[in-house]
Amino acid sequence: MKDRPLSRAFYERNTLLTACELLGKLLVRRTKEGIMTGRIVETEAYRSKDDPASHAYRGSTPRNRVMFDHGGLAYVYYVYGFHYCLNATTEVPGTAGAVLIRAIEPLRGLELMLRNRSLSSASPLENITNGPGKLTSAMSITTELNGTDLTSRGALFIRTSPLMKPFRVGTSGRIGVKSAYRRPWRFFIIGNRFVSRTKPRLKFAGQIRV
DNA sequence: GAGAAGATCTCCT
DNA sequence: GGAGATCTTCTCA
Repeated sequence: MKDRPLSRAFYERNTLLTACELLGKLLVRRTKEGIMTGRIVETEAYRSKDDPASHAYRGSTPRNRVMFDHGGLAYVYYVYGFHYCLNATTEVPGTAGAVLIRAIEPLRGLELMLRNRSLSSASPLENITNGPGKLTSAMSITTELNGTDLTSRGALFIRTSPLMKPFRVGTSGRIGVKSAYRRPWRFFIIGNRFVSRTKPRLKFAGQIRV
C-alpha cells in the first residue's frame, strides 16, 4: 500500500507546501530498458501571476498549458537547446503551479542512468542526477512525457518512501532565475550530497525538521 | 517573420 | 568563474 503513487489531493494544494513535502519521495521511471528510481532531494516552487519567474506569469500558452490543468501531472519543457526540465504540477485546475524537481538521489537502475548520461561506472554518483538537466537525461525524460499523470503507475510517477529517515529541510532563493530570486522557494534536504548546489545565491532562509 | 531570451551543463582557464 | 553550445518559445513589428 505504501508504494502507491501519491494521490491527486497531495498535488492539488499550496505549491510551496507541495514542493517541501515532495522531498524524500521516490521518483519512478519505467522504460523498455528497465526501471529507474531516485529519491527527490531538491525542489523549487513556481506559482502563477504572483511569480515573475514562473512560465505561468503571463498566462496560459501552448507550452505551459499543463501548469493550468490538474495537479499531479508532469510538465516537461526544453531549455537552452540542450536540456529538459521536469516539474510536477500543483494546485486545482485553473490555478497554475508547478514544482521543479532539481535533483534526486539515484537508488535503482544505476547502470541504466549511467548509460543514458554516457558516463562510466567510475563517475561520482552525485554527478549523475544533481541538476534538473542531468536527472532528466539520466532517466530518459523528454517532452514526450509532458502531461503524464504522476498519480497512476505509468511510465513516470512519484510515490512515498517507507524507509526514509527523518531529515531537515533547507530553503533558499531559486537558482538560475533573474526575477523574484529573493523568494526562498527552493527546498532541499540539508546534508544530502546529491543536492545540486550547496552555495545558493541566498543563504538559508530557514530550516524545517521533517 | 525576425530577434531575443532562457528554471542548464560542460569544458577550459 | 566564464564562455559557448543550440533550439524552443514568446514578443513585437
